[in-house]
Amino acid sequence: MSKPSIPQGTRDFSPEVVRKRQYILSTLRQIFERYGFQPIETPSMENLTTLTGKYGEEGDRLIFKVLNNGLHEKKEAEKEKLNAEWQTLLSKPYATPVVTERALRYDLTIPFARYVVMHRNDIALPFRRYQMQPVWRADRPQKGRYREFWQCDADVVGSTSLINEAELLSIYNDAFRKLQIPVTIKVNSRKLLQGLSEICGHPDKMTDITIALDKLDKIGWSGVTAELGNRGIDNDGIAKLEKVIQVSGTNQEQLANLKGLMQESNAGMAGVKEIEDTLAYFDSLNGGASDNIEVSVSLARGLNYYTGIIAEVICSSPDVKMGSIGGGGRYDDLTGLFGMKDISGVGISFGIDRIYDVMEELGTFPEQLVEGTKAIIINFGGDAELYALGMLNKLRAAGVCSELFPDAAKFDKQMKYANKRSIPYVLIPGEEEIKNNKVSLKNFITGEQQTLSIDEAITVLKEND
RNA sequence: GAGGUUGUAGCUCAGUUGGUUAGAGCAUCAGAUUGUGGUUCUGAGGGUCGAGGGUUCGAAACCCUUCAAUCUCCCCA
Repeated sequence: MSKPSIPQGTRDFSPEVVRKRQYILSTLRQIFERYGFQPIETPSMENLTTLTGKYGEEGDRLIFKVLNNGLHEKKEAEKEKLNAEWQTLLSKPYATPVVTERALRYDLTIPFARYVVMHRNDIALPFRRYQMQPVWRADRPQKGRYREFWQCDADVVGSTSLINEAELLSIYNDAFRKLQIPVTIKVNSRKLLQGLSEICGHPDKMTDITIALDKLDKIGWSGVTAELGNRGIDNDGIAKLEKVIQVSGTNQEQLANLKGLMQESNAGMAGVKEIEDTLAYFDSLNGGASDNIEVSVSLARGLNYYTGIIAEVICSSPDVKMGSIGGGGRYDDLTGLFGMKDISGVGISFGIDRIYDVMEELGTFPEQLVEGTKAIIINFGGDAELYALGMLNKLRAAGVCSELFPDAAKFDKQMKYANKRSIPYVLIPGEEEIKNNKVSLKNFITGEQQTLSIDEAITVLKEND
């Protein structure tokens, strides 16, 4: 018998962990609801054609394909065809519907766009939705990266107003304050990046430039210079980029400088204005500026459907080394991919697995989360068992989380069980107690024990909530 | 796709230049203790040393192959 195992990059969640994860989810849910967002859920699987071509070439390779079933029923004559399809599949892992026509969802944004298009007659635009479900990526797992992980997204479609951007940034701000994670929210605009590629003389190389710039924090300016050279940017262009990247200071100062540098680019100027307006809305919405928010020209974001404001959240505590724990942006025509034109959307995503890791590291989970069962009743078997069940009924009706040890096991064993489960109270209905219609209540933390009526015991249990 | 590290009991790991019957702690079970847990003491069970091959009188250790886990780069959350 081989040892049991689970697939690479997946995890089991034990009770304590699930409680903490649910704390994160319920915190986010509360905030989403407070901002007027509505929940939706979509299937784990989408049609492969819904997903392919949406995440770039690299992204397509990382989509988990679902094998068509019924393959074993194929006739001998069809095997050759199947083999040929497999060859195609291996070299170009999509658009081969004979072998695979479904795939696990890669993120929540594309399924959402698909949802909007399919339900366009039912929903009232602008539509604000949130969604918290697992997604799958066929990536090589490493620290903080899994093949199955959860995303929490909030998006608004059907409105181009930058108020939406400001609201979403405000959600980030509220959420991480509530979760007690110190963060920096970096903000940039794809239009500014477009402007950047224009003023350095390579308007067609925006993607190359942004990929290189995105690494600034990691490899420094000299590294970025080399990368830009490799990607075909000449020295003249690099010098111009350097000027822009060197822009620093407060958000206001950066924006003022960028305005000067972007004079020659309409896109660049639009980008600056976009950021400026978003921050102004944010300040009004929050009764003042937040020093969490930081304009960052080098912020790029990998997904290629973003067209306007982009944002990324990183934990600002120096003790925590972790990539981004959230990100998002404006995508002007995502639903256009599915034939519904001119619907603009903007959204943010929370990486709750990483948020969990960060909170664990910072120790910011509330203490009381570890509590579960409040009281356990010792089982003496026979008539005592029936007495205990009646008591259990009363406890639960009174709202006390309680359980009865199901077997009349040795007293010692039952006590050890209660101890291991960290159950704070033990109820002991023995012969003497039953005779007097009472029960002994033992506080497992202090070791104190008293004999009470059942109602009195319930009162004590309720008092110490 | 490229590179590194590690595979020994349920878990965490020792195991000397290759040498008798592969060990410890934790966990589990039983007992000390038939209605009082955590601490303690005693005892027990638990192993294809990841797998396959090679070198050797002799391999957990050395060599080759393979599988798995894990980390870094790429990319991403």
